[in-house]
Amino acid sequence: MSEENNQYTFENEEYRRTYWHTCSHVLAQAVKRLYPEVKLAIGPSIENGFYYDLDSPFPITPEIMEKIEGEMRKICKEKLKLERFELPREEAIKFMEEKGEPYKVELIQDLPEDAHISFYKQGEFTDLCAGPHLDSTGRIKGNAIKLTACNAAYWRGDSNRETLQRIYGIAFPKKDELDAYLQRIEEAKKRDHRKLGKELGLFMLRDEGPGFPFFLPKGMVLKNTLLDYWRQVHKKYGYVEISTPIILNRQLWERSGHWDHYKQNMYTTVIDEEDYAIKPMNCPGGMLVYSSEPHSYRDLPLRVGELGLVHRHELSGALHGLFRVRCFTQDDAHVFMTREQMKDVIQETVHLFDEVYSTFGLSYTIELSTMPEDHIGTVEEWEHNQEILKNAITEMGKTFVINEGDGAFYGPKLDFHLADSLGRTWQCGTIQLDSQLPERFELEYTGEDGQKHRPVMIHRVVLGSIERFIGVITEHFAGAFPTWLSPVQVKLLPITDRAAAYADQVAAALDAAGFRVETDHRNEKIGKKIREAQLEKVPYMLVVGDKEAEDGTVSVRHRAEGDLGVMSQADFIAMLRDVVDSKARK
RNA sequence: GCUGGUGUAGCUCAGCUGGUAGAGCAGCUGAUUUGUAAUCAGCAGGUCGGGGGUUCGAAUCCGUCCACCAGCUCCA
Repeated sequence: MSEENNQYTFENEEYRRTYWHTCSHVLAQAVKRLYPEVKLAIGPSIENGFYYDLDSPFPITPEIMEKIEGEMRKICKEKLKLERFELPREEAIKFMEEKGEPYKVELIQDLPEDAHISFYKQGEFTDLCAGPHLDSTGRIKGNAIKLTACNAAYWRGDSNRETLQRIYGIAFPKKDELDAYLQRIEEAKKRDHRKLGKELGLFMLRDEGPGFPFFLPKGMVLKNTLLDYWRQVHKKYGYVEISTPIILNRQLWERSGHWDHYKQNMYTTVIDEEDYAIKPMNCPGGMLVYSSEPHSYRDLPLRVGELGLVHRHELSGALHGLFRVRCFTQDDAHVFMTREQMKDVIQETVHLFDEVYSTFGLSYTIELSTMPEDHIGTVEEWEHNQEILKNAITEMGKTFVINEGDGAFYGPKLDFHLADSLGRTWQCGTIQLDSQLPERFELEYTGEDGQKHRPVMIHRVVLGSIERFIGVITEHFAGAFPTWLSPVQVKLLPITDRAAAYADQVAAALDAAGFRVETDHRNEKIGKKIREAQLEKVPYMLVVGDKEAEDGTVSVRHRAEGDLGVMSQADFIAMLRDVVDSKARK
């Protein structure tokens, strides 16, 4: 959720949570009044609203949601007191069994021995709940409640268990806040990269290849510009670049552990009766490059980058525009180092991340993902590496949250999440600490002592996937990319045919100066040409007519700043060069 | 993969309870030569996601497959 989306007038964070929690109980009460056969599961307050999971024998349609919403308003008007009471375990179970609520019974059974099992009663409705709650349903403003969606969710988040229906809602202390909120959601949808990608001609997705994006000419300019920038930054940080094959044999993937731990996500093929796999990650190829020649401690840390095209078989339901695809380019790099260098290398990498993200004005949140059940390597090694990651960023004054058990199978990682237009966050950068692959590939370097030693390594991506990153910045800039990134930087708009030749001449001069230019030679009025250039979000429009042709000038219009007046070609080029070279966010 | 929803011209969408498709924009042609967010007119565009079924007759009803959307699960 971006900052401007977070200005609720709730007295404080705790009150907001309590308010939404009570809303979810009013929701449950409304459902039970209308449809007593529905079984209730759980109803928490979440980051941006509340929901209730329930097991309904029929689908919850929009019409049913409206009815429920109406019933909720009634309950608020009734000003029912919420009364808390506790029951001993056996009685609590019996109570819920009598009410015919199997999910509640299961919840109670799983509560720890010493738990206080509390209930809240409001009118005829009683629900298992730890609280806290508002004291009366009358505290909730009935006409500022909106049920926003109904989706499926697994009971207790387990895909092997029952699918429940989850009704989402949002509520505010005032009606106009609800309206403002819904308005903001509508605005945010206009920034959706899938919509903008189509409108701006950046990329497309086709039924012939679900999850495999096509980049169109304008999107390709954007992608290449981004990669140029990436190469420039990495050169500065001492990286070299390699490229490894997309298809490699099964043996290699068995050695790296991917065949055992990641096979269900890999595309495989048979060549000359031998099994091969299309790479889902770049690391094994990188290992082969490292081990192809001897290394000295003097070479470390060795920073090797690769813009690697990887393919992963993702579940069809997980695909999402450019955010979640089955084929993407990782801006990968492996840094090989000694154990003593680990902390410095991690900090250097975080600095690189900060430099890149701040260029785009993006802010991030960090997650530290720890050892998963399915892992290679010892617990001690994992814990040690987790500590190193933790210390490195804590020392830099960064905050993070722990994502228990979500590490890669070969090591713990720091994940950098960026937000989309609706506030959903997507992992982009990651720094993964790995001492397992160097072991499996028997990587070595010769130390100061003349002996062979085993290096450790990090796997890291900054942009993450170029595709996802393009999606994120498309939404971040609402399609109005900064000039240095814009597929078209300047558009020449001749007023009449008489100025056509002059427009071509200016365009040629700009092109020669290294800028991306288009000229609108259509027989249309200037108002229309401007309108369309604005909609294409071209940063600079140059209006040229008889006057400009005569004086050798251009009339400059910026997409956000409007008419900037007439200036000489040289002045315009100098200004443009300054904007582009400084990577200004305009 | 799971649950629900959606799928009509290049794009955005109309098409009520079944009677063989409609608008705006884009495109093409012509007129217009225009000064900071839409000049006018004409023409052309679709086996209504695919393949089945019900029916005298299906864009419309029913099952199935595919894709997309929301969320769950999973992940860069």
